[in-house]
Amino acid sequence: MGNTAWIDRFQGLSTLPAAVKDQLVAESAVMKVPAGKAVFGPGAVPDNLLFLLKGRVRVQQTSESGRDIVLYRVEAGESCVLTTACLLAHEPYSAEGITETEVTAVAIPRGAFDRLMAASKEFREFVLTAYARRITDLFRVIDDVAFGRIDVRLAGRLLSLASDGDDLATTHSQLATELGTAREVISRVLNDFQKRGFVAQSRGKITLLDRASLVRLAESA
Amino acid sequence: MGNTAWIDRFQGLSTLPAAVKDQLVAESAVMKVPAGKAVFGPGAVPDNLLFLLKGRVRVQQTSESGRDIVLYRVEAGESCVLTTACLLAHEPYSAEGITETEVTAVAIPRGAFDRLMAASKEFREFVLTAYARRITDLFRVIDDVAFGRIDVRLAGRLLSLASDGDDLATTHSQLATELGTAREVISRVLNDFQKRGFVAQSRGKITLLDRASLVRLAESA
DNA sequence: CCCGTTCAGTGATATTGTCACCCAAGGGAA
DNA sequence: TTCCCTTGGGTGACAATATCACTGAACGGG
Repeated sequence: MGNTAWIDRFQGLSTLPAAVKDQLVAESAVMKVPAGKAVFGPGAVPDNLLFLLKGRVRVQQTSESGRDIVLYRVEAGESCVLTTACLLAHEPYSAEGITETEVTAVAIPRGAFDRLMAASKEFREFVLTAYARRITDLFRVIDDVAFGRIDVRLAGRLLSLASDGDDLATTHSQLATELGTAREVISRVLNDFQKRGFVAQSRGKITLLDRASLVRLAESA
Repeated sequence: MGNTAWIDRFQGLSTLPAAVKDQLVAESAVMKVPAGKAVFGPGAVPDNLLFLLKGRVRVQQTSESGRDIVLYRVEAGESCVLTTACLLAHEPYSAEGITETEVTAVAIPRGAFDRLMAASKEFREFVLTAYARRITDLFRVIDDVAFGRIDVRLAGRLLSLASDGDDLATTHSQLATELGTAREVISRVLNDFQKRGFVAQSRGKITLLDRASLVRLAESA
């Protein structure tokens, strides 16, 4: 069973009544998943709601043509609520979730989820708030893809992917998936960034040299 | 107060226990909105959950640059659940809902919504299912915008907008908003469609001449 | 060291978006 | 009616992205 204090690490859950917390802890199970595994997706429907204690999950969609785009990320302290809805609704869920790091998560089963929804106003608010955040994420993706310039978008991604340190180990293909574009496009824009002195590149690695310029570019939305 | 039977017109609500139905009816108010009005949006946050009895609401987003894209439509028998979440979460909600026809809706206030969520498993399922549908809608939009060809997308829109009859009264600009593209692009594609005999055009009006070809094009995703 | 795989570069071409205009159709006011 | 004035739509030139068809370089395992 393990940790009984994990609940308080979720913003919005700490105010749950003690009885509800106990119930939640009793019915949930802590699990570990290695990096690079699909935690859900077409053909791998979980029937648990996952709370991420540690690690990060990337949620992306694959189009019919085989190309991918990253929709959002679930970080530690967040919950992967969208799966819940699609799960309950038995909708064909075209997105998949992939662990980017080793992930520690608490799984609460469907029944417990429903009971919590019934019992606790705070839990309902937690869930709906989590939804709202995801949905605004999706709105942002739509806006970016429909109206954004790729150089601006790429600058933004580089900055957020390299939040710790100036190096990031990633390939042009992976960055193309981030933005839902083609590898060649990324290559060209990165070469442009390099010429302008914003970044340095080597195989599978990008180093940010001039964050300020990238920030300026990223904010010229 | 009016109709007490509206609940049964919502798939998923008809199985609600009688007591819950009564409560719902008692706390809700039927309202009418003329066509072309914004029912929610930045600066116009409702604190009701709306159930559409009649009419249609178009939900669209306006980018910083002023361009629009249609996200989805809420039809009679559906509920505009996404607003709820954003409403509860006090998230800045960048989308707006506009009535496309005269709309008759039932508004249930926030407090009643929350009580229903607590009281009824069926209601919870209704809400979460509605969410799931919207979210898959949004996923589809992202996929289309990121990877779809505009001629294909336009063919699809023409077909779905002209579901009753072969004429549709719309402008090139409106169609551009539908797909999140520019008016000139729509003009060119429509002229191409016209040359190929798929449609006929006059000012503010498009007539579908060859649905079969449009369907074929729309399905060559 | 060879070989297969992954990563990245590039030119040519197609598609889509942007800009700067144009003109025509319709509607209201005098 | 005539004059505007607004709205809808056409178009050419050009910019930004996407696609295709390659190329070779870098790395890893046998």
